[in-house]
Amino acid sequence: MNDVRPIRAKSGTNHEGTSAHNRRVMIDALRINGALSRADLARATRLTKQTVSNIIEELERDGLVSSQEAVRKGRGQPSTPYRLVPEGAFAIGLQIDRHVTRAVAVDLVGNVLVRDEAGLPAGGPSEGTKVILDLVAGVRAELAGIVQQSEKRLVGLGAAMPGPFGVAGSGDDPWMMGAWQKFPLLETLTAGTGLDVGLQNDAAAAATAERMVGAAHGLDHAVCLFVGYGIGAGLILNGELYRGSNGNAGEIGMALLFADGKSTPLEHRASLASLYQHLSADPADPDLHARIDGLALRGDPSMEAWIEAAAADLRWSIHLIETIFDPQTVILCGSAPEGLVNRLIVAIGPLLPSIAERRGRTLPRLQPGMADPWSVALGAAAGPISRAFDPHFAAILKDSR
Amino acid sequence: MNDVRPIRAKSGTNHEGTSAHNRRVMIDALRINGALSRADLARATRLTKQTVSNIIEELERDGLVSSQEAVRKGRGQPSTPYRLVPEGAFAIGLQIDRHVTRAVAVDLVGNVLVRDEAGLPAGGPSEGTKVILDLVAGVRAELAGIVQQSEKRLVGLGAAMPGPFGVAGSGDDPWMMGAWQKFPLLETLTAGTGLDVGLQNDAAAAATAERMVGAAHGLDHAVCLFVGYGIGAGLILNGELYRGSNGNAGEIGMALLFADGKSTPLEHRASLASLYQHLSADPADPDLHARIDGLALRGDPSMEAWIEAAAADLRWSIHLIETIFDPQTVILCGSAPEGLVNRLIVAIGPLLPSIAERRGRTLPRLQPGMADPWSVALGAAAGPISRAFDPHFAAILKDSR
DNA sequence: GTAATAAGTCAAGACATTTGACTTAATAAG
DNA sequence: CTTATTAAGTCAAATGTCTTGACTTATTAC
Repeated sequence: MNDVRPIRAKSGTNHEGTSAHNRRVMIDALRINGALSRADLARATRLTKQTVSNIIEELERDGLVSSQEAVRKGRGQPSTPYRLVPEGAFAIGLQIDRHVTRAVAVDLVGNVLVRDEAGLPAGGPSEGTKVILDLVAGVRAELAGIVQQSEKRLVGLGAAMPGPFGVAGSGDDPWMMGAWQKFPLLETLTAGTGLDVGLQNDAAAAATAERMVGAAHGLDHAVCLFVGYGIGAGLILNGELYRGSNGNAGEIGMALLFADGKSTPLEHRASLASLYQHLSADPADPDLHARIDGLALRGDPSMEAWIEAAAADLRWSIHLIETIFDPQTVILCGSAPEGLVNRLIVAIGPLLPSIAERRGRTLPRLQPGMADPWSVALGAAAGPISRAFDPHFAAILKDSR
Repeated sequence: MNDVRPIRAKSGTNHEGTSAHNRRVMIDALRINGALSRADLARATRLTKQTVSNIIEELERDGLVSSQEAVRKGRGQPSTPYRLVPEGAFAIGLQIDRHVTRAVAVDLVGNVLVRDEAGLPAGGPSEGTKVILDLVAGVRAELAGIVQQSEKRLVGLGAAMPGPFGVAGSGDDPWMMGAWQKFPLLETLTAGTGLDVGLQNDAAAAATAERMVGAAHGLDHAVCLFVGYGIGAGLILNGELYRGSNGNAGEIGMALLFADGKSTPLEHRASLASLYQHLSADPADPDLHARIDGLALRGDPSMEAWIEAAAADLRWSIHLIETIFDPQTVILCGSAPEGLVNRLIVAIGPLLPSIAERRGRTLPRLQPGMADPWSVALGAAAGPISRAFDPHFAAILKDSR
């Protein structure tokens, strides 16, 4: 009688879902391949020339694509290539880290147009969100000064911060950002900006950045091993970022390693935090980044000891990632100084044997990714752009929006 | 001029894709929720009553669903629930293991209607495929004897065998099935049966089985830790089996563990193969299964030593799986005897701390799955059924067949 | 100079979902 | 016991998007 158990089902789809998908497929194809003609698009997407023409016309009206000069490539009418218009859409990306927050404005193809950062006060989120909202407002205003009508084309705000999210008893570990985890950040940002807001962890953001403009561009299966203050993995599976059931997939910093009879989280062994501790450095020191870069380049002995130890852990992590995910490639990226990342890559080699050793590999097993303090903010901004324009299952269904 | 670099793009979709998806969504909803009325389906899938009516009518014509007696549940016209018709479709599942091969015939809802097994000769695949094709033919014939028109409703043959597939230099390791890896199995089975043939590793098959009729039923994020002759993980991510870029995702048996200054694959420490070695037992002994079950139940000391060691490795594996995938639950299954699996589950507890410890969990972190020698064959059969009837992204696109 | 080839358009057609009014069948209320 | 209300399900027309096949345009090959 009182059977109110909810019915679980996937959502159906209709014409609008079809059309939305096909639009996304066009945009994706142009992003991956550069400029393409309508005929090229028709062949690649298996849609008819007519359908492609209709959609391209619509995308051009919307300011998302534009035609280039016709190209003669043999017999037949010359083709008119279309390319993505960078100014077709923008997103704001926000990185919230322990001591600093960074915001960027990014366009449809991943150009960073505006960047700004600010120190985060020790007062926690209630103080911090003021700084953050000011920073975002500043970036937004600056973008509006560069591009007219930018507000109309702003698809959202992507935020990235260290995870994991919503885990019991994680409030007090100083390695995490306890107070921030409990704070209603999404709601505050939504209310404070009026934008669609998304949140992901920093490794996921780094992976999103690599997929839009980096080493994972056009790949469907790639894992980004992100070495920052903590360590995490950003998972690109089946062409989409994988989030897990609670948005915490890839948070391998908390993985316990057993050695010498005790267990230690990976994060305490191979992360900038562990390096700072090893060097007795103050994480809040603004010159630290440059200093670390210098130490790495100079081959400082204390630094080298840490690098050897961290490289061993990373080598094993990469082995495990290859074994578990069977990716096309693994990308090592981080907010660490470039000099350090390069030293790490050298120290990590040679890789352990794994199923990644296949006949006919084309991609390297391990590639360097972005080692740029701004890459997380860029990836954060890439989130809303991907949600708005990339093809994915959920975008076809009726309940997405 | 000679620019023949292929254009990479996702495929577009059209009305047929829409309709195919909606049909699959209906079937999925009925599978997860049991019988539902058209009105229920309309609400759950967000399609209109009319659309649902059309699709249900079509599915009924195709013999995939049927109506039950009308139910009065208050004011308003009584509703007519529809349910899946088990006899609506069949698939053959095939497990190829080291010393034995098993085949089953399964219906749309996962009932095993026919099962048969045969020993595999030592002669390798050229000998083995004869046995296998005979076995499949026998099961098919028996199915045809039970259900009329079964051949018309046979959607495919799913094969499962230990992986990994296509890895360089894996041909000679006696822990793997070297000769089989090099053999054109798919082609041989396709030619020998005339059916659509799919291939996956045994852990993936076990996960597929758990999703159709077991602990992962209706879950979108679950990992099955499969302890068989080897060890592997079957990954259900976003409601689909994840295969990786080469179908080897989850092949954690080859993951190297470092202890006592040397590295060992997980498979050599926690798998039936390692147990057989520990007990100096002959894997080809047909009574071994029962004997192991007995030893486990009796608390045999030698067995207990192995259990303690294996449980420690499994405990850590589960911790790692939780940390990496953030699943709703982890399912321990295997082709091991049930007594052994139960002992292992007890020995594994308590679990290590991880991000899976959340406020408001409803599912247990670790659940027992099927511990049935036939579960891999069942899962192998579930593969084609899932491909044919479950909603998934690829099924919408034009190039999926 | 003509045929072949390829890009792209036009207009009609096909197909699946949606819309809104309607029918049917039950319970609740007075 | 009658009537109002509620909910399931149907009917027929409308809508939106892709497809089809013929046609136009522009270029190169012979």
